[in-house]
Amino acid sequence: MRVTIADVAREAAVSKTTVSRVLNTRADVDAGTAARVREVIAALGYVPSSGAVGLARGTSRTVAMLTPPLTWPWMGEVLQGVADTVEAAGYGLLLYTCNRGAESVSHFTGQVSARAFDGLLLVEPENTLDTVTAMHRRGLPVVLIDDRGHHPAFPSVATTNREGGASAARHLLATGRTSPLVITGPRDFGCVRDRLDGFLDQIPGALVTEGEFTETSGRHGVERALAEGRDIDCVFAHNDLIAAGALRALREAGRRVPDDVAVVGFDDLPMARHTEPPLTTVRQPMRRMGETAARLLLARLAGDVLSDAPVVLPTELVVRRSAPAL
Amino acid sequence: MRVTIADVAREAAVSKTTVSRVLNTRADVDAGTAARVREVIAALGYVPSSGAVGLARGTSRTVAMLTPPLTWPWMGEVLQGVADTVEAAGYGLLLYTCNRGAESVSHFTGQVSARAFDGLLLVEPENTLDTVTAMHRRGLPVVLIDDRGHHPAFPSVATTNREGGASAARHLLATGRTSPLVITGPRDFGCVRDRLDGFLDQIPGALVTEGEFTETSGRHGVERALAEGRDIDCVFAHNDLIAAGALRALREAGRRVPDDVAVVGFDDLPMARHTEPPLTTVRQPMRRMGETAARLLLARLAGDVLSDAPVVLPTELVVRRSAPAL
DNA sequence: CTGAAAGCGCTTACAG
DNA sequence: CTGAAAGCGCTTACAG
Repeated sequence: MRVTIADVAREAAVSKTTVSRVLNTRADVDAGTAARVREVIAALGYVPSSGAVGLARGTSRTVAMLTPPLTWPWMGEVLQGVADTVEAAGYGLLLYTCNRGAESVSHFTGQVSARAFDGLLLVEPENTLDTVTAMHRRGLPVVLIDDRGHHPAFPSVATTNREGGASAARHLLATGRTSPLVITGPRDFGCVRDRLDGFLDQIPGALVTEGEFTETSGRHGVERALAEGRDIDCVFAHNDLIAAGALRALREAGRRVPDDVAVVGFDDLPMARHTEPPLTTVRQPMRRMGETAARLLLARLAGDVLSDAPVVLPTELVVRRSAPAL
Repeated sequence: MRVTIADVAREAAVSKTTVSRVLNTRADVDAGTAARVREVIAALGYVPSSGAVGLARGTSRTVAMLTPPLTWPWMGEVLQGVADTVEAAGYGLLLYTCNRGAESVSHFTGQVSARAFDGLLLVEPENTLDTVTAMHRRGLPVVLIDDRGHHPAFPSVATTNREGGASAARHLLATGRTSPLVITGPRDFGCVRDRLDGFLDQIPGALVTEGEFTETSGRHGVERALAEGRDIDCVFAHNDLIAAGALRALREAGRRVPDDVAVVGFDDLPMARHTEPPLTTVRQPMRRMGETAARLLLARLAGDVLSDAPVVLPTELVVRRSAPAL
C-alpha cells in the first residue's frame, strides 16, 4: 500500500495542507509543527507521487529529447551533456528516438500533446522540423541542437562550421600543402555548405567531391581522385568516418600519410585517436552543445525569454599525426 | 487553454464516462455514439493528459533506465535496443545516468519512490546493486543488463563471456599461435574472470597481466611483456580499447600484426573496423541485450512472472586482419 | 448501452 | 500559523 499525504497528515495530526506546505518548504509553518511532520514523513518513508504533483501543479518537471539513432558516434556525448544538466536541475529526461521512422514520430507527437513533458530538446530532426515548428508555435518550449545547419525559427545551439572548415584549410596551407581534395557530406546539409565555404575561402581552387558521412564514401572519394590522376597532397574530410575511409584508401594505394598526403577530419570522434596515423580533425564540442541546449531550455521553463538567434559554440583544430604541425 | 475530456463530453452531448470508454475502445458503446465522439475528439484536437491518466490508473506506462556514463562506447547500441522496444510498446523511457556519483543515485532513488515509472532497466550499477536489490524486494520490477558478471538476485540479461574467451583461444590455437599474452580488465568484474577462465581452459599456460579497460592499459601491458623479453605470438585483450593500445605498442616496437603477433579483442565496437589492421574480436550483441532486457521488463509489467536465472545471449567471434583465419 | 459519483494524490486560493 | 474545500483530468465500479 502506497503511503500518501493523507497518511502523513493523520499520523502527524495536521491537515494535508500543512503537510503539503512543509513538503514545499513554505515559510509560514510553525517550526515545531514542521519538525513533527518531517519526522512522520521520515518514519513512514513517504515520497510524493510525481504524477499527482504534476497534475495538481500543471507541470511535469520533465523534459523530452528527440534524437536520431543513438548509434550516431557522437550522440553519447550530446546525451550525456543533456542528462547531466537536466538531472542537476531536478528534472526528468524522457527519451524518444526517431529510429522507427514515421511511426516513431507520430508516437512522439502523441506524447507531446499528452503533456508528458514541459519542454523539448532535439537533434537533427530529419522530416521533423515542420512538426516541431508547429509545436513550438503552439507554445511548447523547444531548443534544437543543430548539427546540420538548419537555422530554425526557434532557439538552437550550433558550432562554427564555417570557421572550422577555414581552420582546416589554414593548417594545411601553413604546413605546405597546396592541392587538397575535399570530400563533403550531402550538400543539402547546411553544415556541409558552411564547412565547404570556409575551406574554399582559404583555398579557392580545391578539388571537391560530394560524398556521404560514411567510411565507404571516403574510400571511394580518394580512389576516384587517384584513378583520375589528380595530383593531391592533402584531404579535408567532412567528418571522421570519411577521413578513416580516406586513410585506408591512401594506404592501399601506397601513399604515405602524412608524408605524401595529409588528412584532416571533422568531429573528433573517439576513433580519431585510434586510426593509423591518429587523425588531425576539427573538434566539435558535442557535450557542451548538449549542456548548453539543456541550460537554455531550463531557463526558458523558468520563465526566461530566449532569442531565436543560434548560440554558436567554437570548433577547435586538434592536431595529430595525419596532418602534423611543421 | 487545454482541451479536456469534459470539453469533448459537452460538445458530443455525452458523459465523460462515455468519452473515456471510446478513448479506451471498450466494446460496449453504441457505434453511432462512438463515431460522434471520435469526430468531436478530432475536431477539438483532444489528447488525454498522460499525467491524469497515470494518476487515475495508478500506472505511468513509463519505464526508467539507469546507466553508467553514456560515453561508454557501446551504450548507444544498448540504449537504442531498449528505446526501440519500449517505444514500440507505447511506453515512455526515462533516462537517468550515474554520471554525478552519489548525488545522481539519490536523485534517482527519489524518483523511484515517486512512482515516476513502473519498472527499471539498468546497466552496470556500480555502487547501486544494493539499492536496486532493495527496490526490487519492495516490488519494483527490475531487469539488469549485466555486462559485468554480477549474477544478481533478480532477472538479468548477460552474454557468454566464458565461451567468448574460449572462442578467442580456439581461434588462436587453430591459426598456429601458442604463446599468448592476456591483458584483462579489473579482476573484480565477473565478466573478466569468466573471459579469462574460458581462455585458460584452452591454453592453460597463457601469460596473464591484469589491466583496466583502457587503451593505455593495453599499451602498457604489451610494453611490459616485451621489456621482460617474453616470447609472445598473440594477444587476447579483454576489450577493444585494450586491443587498440596493444596494436599501437606492437607497431611501435616493430612487431608486425598479424605476422609476428596476432591480436584479438572483445566487444566489437565500431572502432574495431578502423584500427590498423582491423581487429579480430569477440562480438557482444549489445543491441540485442537492450532489446531482450526491455522485452523481459515489459512482459513483467504485463503480469508475467520472470525467472531470476540470467538470459544469456551468445557472443560471436568476428575475424578480421589482426588475427586472420589460415 | 449510458451516466452520476467517487476516487487517484496532490496543490492552492480562501477564510479564519 | 492552520484547515476545509475545490480542483487538476482522468478511470472505474455501480446502478440503471
